Amino acid sequence: MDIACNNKTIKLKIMDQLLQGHEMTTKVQQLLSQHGSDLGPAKDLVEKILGSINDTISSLDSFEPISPSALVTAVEGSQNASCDNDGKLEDSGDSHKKLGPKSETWTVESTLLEDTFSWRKYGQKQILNTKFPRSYFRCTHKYTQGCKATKQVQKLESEPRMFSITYIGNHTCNTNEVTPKIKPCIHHDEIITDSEEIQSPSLMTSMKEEEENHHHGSSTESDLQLVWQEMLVFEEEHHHHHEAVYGCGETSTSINGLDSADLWSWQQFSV
DNA sequence: CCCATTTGACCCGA
DNA sequence: TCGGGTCAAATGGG
Repeated sequence: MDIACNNKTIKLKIMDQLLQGHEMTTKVQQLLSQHGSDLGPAKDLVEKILGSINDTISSLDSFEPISPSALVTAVEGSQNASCDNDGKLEDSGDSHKKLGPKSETWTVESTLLEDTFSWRKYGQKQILNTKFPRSYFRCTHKYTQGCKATKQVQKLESEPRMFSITYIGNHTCNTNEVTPKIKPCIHHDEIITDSEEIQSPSLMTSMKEEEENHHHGSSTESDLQLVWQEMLVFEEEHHHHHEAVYGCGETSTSINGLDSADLWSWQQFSV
């Protein structure tokens, strides 16, 4: 409504676009790796592009005068970050020289649990000296398409409304053709009563319930604090420049559309 | 009935 | 041996 909200919206848009750029660049990187002829320089360039995007994400994150909704703490490679500075722009160039075929790893702290991929939970562990359990997700298409991407989600002790989401490996699946690239704005700062119809994605569901398990009757504030909003702006944005990019041919390998159905069930809101 | 989640067991590296 | 990560049978929901 006001400038603050507008800024937040703009930032989320930029962040979303950066993430899309990251995904697309990752796909290019994978394509290049498949045709390993004389594309060495191109691969190197792609890696630099990825590093640049990651740096930009970090910089954008540090530029947060208002309410933080998503911040990137560590980027790729060995999780070196989250130590000295939190994403200033000290080296905005080639700090990411050799990524190689190693699985990329980066961590995001966010109140948002969704991303553009469909995940399937395969485990949950109580980690030593931590309050909240860690959940393990793999790509839904791990076995159908051999996608190696996984992610780990853990609620932050310092800020229980936030989740530490660690992405490990890049997606090699073709879900992008099925799932539109829209990032919903899910905040835990807003309260929705139980009577409210929450079409929550599977991730949210699982994380939600584990929150409840850790309440132990301690009457803290109510959880289930999520709201889906202000994604109409994104919808329009993604309409024109995403159809061009992702609306192209898909390898019809058993993309049954069910996997993405839960993740994108909120889409009806934005149309 | 199919698919995702749950959850204890199992595996493996430090 | 311990702890983090993964497996897989049981369970539940659509």
